[in-house]
Amino acid sequence: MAGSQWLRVVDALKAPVGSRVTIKGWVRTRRDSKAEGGLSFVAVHDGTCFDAMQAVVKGDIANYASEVCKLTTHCSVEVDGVVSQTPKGGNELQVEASTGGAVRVVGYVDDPDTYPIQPKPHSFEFLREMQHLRVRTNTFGAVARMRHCLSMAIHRFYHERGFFYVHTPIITGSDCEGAGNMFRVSTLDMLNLPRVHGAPANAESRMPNAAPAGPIDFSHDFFGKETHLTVSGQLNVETYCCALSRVYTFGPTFRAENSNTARHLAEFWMIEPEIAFANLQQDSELAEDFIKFLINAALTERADDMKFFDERIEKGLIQRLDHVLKTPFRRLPYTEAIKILEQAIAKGEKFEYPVKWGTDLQSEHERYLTEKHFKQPVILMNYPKQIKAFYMRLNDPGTDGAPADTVAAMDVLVPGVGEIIGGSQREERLSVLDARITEMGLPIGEYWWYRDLRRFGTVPHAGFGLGFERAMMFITGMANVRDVIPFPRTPKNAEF
RNA sequence: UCCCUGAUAGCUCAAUGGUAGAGCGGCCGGCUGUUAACCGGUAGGUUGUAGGUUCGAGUCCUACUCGGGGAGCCA
Repeated sequence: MAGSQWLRVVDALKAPVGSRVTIKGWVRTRRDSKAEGGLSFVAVHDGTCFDAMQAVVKGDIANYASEVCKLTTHCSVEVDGVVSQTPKGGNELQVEASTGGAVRVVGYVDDPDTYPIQPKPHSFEFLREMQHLRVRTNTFGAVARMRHCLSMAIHRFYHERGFFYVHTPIITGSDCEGAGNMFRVSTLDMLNLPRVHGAPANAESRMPNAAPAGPIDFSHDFFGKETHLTVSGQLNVETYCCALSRVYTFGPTFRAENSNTARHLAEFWMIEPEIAFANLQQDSELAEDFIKFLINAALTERADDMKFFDERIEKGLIQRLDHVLKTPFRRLPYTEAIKILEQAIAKGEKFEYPVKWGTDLQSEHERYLTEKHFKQPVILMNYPKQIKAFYMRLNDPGTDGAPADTVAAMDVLVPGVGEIIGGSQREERLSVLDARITEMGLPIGEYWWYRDLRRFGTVPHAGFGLGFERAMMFITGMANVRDVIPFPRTPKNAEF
């Protein structure tokens, strides 16, 4: 209508009473009344905030009976009206002919009796099969806005602290990043693979039922060598750390593990900061500040969505996060954690797996520490070297009274989610690094550029990886990692 | 990958081995400044797939597919 301004719903809900506005979005619900010659309440939602805006449509507009009364959930509309206040105090939109009100239907919903998304609670399992439509629901709209909010907060946190954002490669020629099975990247014809001439037949490299053949000749592949999707940007980002001092990556990573749990994805996003001239203690302080910064951003910038998560997804969520904000994280040597668990067993606590110095803690042990014993986030530090990666810095013998060698590694454990961050101080001494690589039977030649960092102006440095989706779960209370990423990739699932 | 468990209307779920039902949603009508509205009517089904047992299978058995819970691996 003349003089009407198109506002997003988030703005229209705050517009001055009496202003003439247009909103554009999707119908959430429609309720009709025959009073006053026809009256319909149409809730319109455009995703810009949690709430929908109610349009009160009078029966005197031209297309009232022919179109407005046929609107069903998720029809798209443009609505012109005058902002007024509901009896309860919020804004709504009065749509009547006398003030030039109008409803224009942009798109109807075909076959509304089988349209799967209804204005009622759906199971997340069902919505997972409707990934292209589920974002239209309250929950997934809130999750999407929260993902954006936290993504921006991540960049802001590091930018404000002088970190540089580094784009590490998605395709990697290094098959020894050391964090799990990798997806192969190849342009070779899988039905006609090039073979190394004259090489003896090798059972492992032979296709089932294929004629005997030599190993695959990857020199014919796109990059002239074997390549994979990255499992971590860490080794690459360390190179930039050793020149720019403070850097971070934030990008997708890939694990070809057959993991079927509520906490694992084949494609997920990870934040990996790396700081030069820093030790494990400083690394853990960065991790704690980082998590608290994200919680604060969520609570202050998306109060509407957080209120919803608190009421409908996890009761007491906001209180839990407030507690995390106010409480210093508990730092604890691995060796100390083992003692606490042994004492717990002595007092009658039952675990499925044994507790023994030198073995990795099981989920149940981590849960006991963070949920029952300390009831707060816990940072475990200085793990036995035999259960950790080659690049972690070897501690001095006897650190924390440990019975054997430890490395400067840390895991941040949070109640509900478990391990959310894994990090370490990196081994900056070439001779010690080489000894570790050799000891673990890794191909030292592959690490030539990583070792160069220790040959040319080496510095102590440290970093960690935060699984973005795990942070999302921790902050929204959503229980399944598949529901905090738009299009989850898991074993046997890549439909969308 | 292992253990447990499940798959019935668009959705959430019932149905002793014996004629497949309800609520919500859709459609039609009534009522109502409503907001998970309410009342009446109505349409809607190859019971996940493939076999088997049985006079008879949604129900029992086998395999497979997919979902959920737990575990391992990890972020």
